[in-house]
Amino acid sequence: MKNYIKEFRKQMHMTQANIADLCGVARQTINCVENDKYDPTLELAFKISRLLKKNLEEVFIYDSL
Amino acid sequence: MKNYIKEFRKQMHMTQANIADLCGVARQTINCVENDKYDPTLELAFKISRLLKKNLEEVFIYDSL
DNA sequence: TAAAAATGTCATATATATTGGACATTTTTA
DNA sequence: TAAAAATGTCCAATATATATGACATTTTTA
Repeated sequence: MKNYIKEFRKQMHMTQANIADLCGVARQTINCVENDKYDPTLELAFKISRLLKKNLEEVFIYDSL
Repeated sequence: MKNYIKEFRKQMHMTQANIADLCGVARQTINCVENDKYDPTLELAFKISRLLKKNLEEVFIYDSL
């Protein structure tokens, strides 16, 4: 699983803390998701994607196999 | 959060147990996700969607607000 | 219409996502 | 070029997704 959170986040001039606040989670959570430390909840993945004004599958890339 | 797992699953003549086996999770897990008992992991949501040959956002509908 | 398969559900246990606090390092800003 | 902000990381605690086993009910099939 790959993601483009950092890239899209910077395009929007947002910080990890901004995203975290707006998603209602801790800053560490966004940091860990961004750096593939763990697999987020589907709802959190949707929240992040919406904040970045992207479709979920543009932000998170699932490589089957 | 709404999902169309049951509908797409029946279209493919698959059972909850089939999906579970192919996803590598327990049958109860698929049952709970299908019935909105809890929020699946992003990776599991992707696996289910791929098995149903659909995009994730066709299977899981996130209603913001 | 009885048997078999599929589903819903419950209880307990485990794995892991998420939290909160704290601090070091890196990046940005004044 | 120093101060401030942002990021990465660690630890311990908590919340919740997932597992396992078992059984009742519903749906499908022979």
